[in-house]
Amino acid sequence: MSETREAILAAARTRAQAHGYSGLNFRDLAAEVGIKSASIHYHFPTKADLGAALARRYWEDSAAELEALRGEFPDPASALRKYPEVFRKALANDNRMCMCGFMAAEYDDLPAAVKAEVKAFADVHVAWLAKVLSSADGRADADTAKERARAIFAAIGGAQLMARSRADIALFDAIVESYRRVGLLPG
Amino acid sequence: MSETREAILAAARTRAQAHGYSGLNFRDLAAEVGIKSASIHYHFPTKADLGAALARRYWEDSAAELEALRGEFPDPASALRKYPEVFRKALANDNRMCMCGFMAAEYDDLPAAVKAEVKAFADVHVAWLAKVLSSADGRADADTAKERARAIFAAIGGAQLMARSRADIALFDAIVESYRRVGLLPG
DNA sequence: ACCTGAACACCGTTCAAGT
DNA sequence: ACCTGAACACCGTTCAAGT
Repeated sequence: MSETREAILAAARTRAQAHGYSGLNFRDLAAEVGIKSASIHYHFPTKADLGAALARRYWEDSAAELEALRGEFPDPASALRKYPEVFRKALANDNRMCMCGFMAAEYDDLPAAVKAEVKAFADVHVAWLAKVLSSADGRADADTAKERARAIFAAIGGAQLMARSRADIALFDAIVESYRRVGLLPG
Repeated sequence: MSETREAILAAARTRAQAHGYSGLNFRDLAAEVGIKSASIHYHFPTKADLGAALARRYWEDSAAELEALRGEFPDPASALRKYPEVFRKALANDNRMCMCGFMAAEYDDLPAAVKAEVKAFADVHVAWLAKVLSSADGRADADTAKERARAIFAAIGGAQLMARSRADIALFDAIVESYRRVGLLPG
């Protein structure tokens, strides 16, 4: 609710998408928000608290975005076709990446509360993909859809990671096209 | 050549596979090697020098490993079938990941010299995959093989990242199986 | 309720000094 | 040739103090 708290979360999000959890630092963050480093601790007692709130907000927003996508494209095949766009946006925004993808790499150094939210992000995406896949193919059972959903989620995340490492969004597009050609994603 | 230098590189490798480039710190590294933090600078003037040497050694070793795999499995389909094992090993080693995959996420904070070596790592893998894919399928032209190679590299990297975020090597195996089922990887 | 300055132990880095 | 202690500006964190 607090405006400052929201400003901190917003600034931290773009920073974490570029520098990860370990790359977040209170002094730069505070400077961007217009307060002092020590003041952040009033809103988030520790960096772990900030990280957990940040990751939770991230998957909540992502869940809402996916639901909106589903609403905009009721046809399952169309929704699936648009799915990679969600990851593409981060790259288009100054070669940023999915915050939770970054945090997946940082797993060893993540506080337990942050780990849990990162897991929730993946769960949200896999659940959404599985649901859409199921409605696209009535024959597929739930386990098959979930397995396929995890493969898609992992593959798109990998494409984003590779494209980021070359700051080449066209590479992301090319890899997604390859996924479509091979049948991992609907054409 | 220097024994200390080699010990630094070896210790830095396992650390970077778990904590990334930003997670490397001279004091812990020095303690593991048995010298003082300041002494590392004799062998690597800056952290950027260490990072570049580390990433270069990493792709050189990886290239040798892939060539050995090719030698052990002259049949292209068998070599491709064994490829995911290279990434699986890192997860089996205390849930570590590909150092260059981690560094791909850290792209924004990487010195230019390190970025170049991370790119070289991807190039080595894509070139190897493209070569093996071409010999597996004589009809495929070079561009098609390279495109497919990039898709495989990205997808396997993504599977590793997702499995790491849950410390679940069985998830990696399951995703790889999905890739096989869909035809991204040979069965 | 919200913010701050000052202090703490930690980082990479430098450098003069050791052997 | 190789290593070290001490110092520097930087981190997250704490806390007493402000409004």
